[in-house]
Amino acid sequence: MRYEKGRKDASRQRIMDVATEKFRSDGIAASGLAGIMNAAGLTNGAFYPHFPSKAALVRETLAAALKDQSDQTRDLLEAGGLPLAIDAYLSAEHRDNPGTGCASAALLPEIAREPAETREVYTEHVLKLIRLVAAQLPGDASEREDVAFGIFATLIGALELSRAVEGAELSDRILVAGAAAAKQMLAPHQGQPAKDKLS
Amino acid sequence: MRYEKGRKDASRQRIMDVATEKFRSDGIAASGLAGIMNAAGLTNGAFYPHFPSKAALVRETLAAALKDQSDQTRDLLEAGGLPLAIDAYLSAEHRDNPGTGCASAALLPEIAREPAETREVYTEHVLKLIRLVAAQLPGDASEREDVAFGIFATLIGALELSRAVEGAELSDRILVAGAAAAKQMLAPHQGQPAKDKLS
DNA sequence: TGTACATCAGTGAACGCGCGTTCACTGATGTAC
DNA sequence: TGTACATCAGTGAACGCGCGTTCACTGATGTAC
Repeated sequence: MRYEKGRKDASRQRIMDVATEKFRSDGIAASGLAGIMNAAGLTNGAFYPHFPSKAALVRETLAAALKDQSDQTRDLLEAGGLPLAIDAYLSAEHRDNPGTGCASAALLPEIAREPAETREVYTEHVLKLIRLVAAQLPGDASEREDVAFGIFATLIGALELSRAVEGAELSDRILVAGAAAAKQMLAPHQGQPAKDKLS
Repeated sequence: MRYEKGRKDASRQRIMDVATEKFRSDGIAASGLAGIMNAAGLTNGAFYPHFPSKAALVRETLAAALKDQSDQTRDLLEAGGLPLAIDAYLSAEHRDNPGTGCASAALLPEIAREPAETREVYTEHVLKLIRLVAAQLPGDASEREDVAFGIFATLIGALELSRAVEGAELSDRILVAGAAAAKQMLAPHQGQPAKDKLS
């Protein structure tokens, strides 16, 4: 072979790394293959020995980003449970770095427009994340997953809103309001945990 | 003038109507001006007597879609309060028709990548919607708006998730779970309204 | 009332550019003898 | 151990196409006289 062993794997990994970040910061449709390959230190044509199409790259990067998010979430849950995970998700740091953050918050409407094959990959991986969150909740399996969906929806919506609005103050406020709303779902049968505890 | 009076206004309105729908169903970046103009029954070049740029069209359509949403929401709130508005938002009908639905759920990540001018327009209009929701809630003004942000975030996230996942059953379930989560925020100091009412 | 003319919404081709994908080619390597 | 050769990751130009935008032009209308 022309290049040393392991070089192809390394190139492929560089393409993946660049793409997972670029898709999340700029969007899928707005990220061109030429730009991705250039950032990976390669030329246009070198893409196709690695991936059969852009759609395939999208599928693989989506899976990789969600797997990463599951791993990080597992660590956060072990360290401080759902309250910590919620605060980390709705942090200014996460808001200001979409490229390394939640693929769902960065790409959901675009994912919804992708072909079924891509959405299947997304569904499979997002369910793992939901189950990770659900495991922290009380109630039976189905009930817990429903609450986990509610929490995740709130986090995604709040992060997206905080990124879209103009004005740092308002953006910060949305993060705080979103975290409060999400935490309120943690013990739904007992009312609000903080402040006037009993009605 | 070459064409009868009022024709320009009618053409402009047709461009706006087509664009507000197309942006929401296909995304902003993925919607070309040629396609929009063609659907409006005009040719490429006729765009520029109406709008100075695509960015200007995006701004105007965003404002129009959000104004529309405010009007519809006002009607729903008058008819059945927040519970009705929540059910309408997280309905299968809304999920399956993004082109005529919530611009936030269809476009938020894309809006976040738009220039400040566009995000200002978005912010201004989304605040009106938030205040409409906040007016239905208990507490002081700032507290109510925070809860309204929490509710809206939950609705947006749940609708986006329901559109992105593969599988009708799962998608329906997300809508129901999102509605339950949102409704739980309506009377936050009193615990969950339905089922085991007292802890 | 009749005619000449200015107006300007809309036409349609073209601008330069980037898109995803294809393809003939290169050349350092690992392998076979 | 030394040499010939097959391999194939990567190159870089080209494919057809659609993008946002520009522009010379058209021609039915409203207006001015």
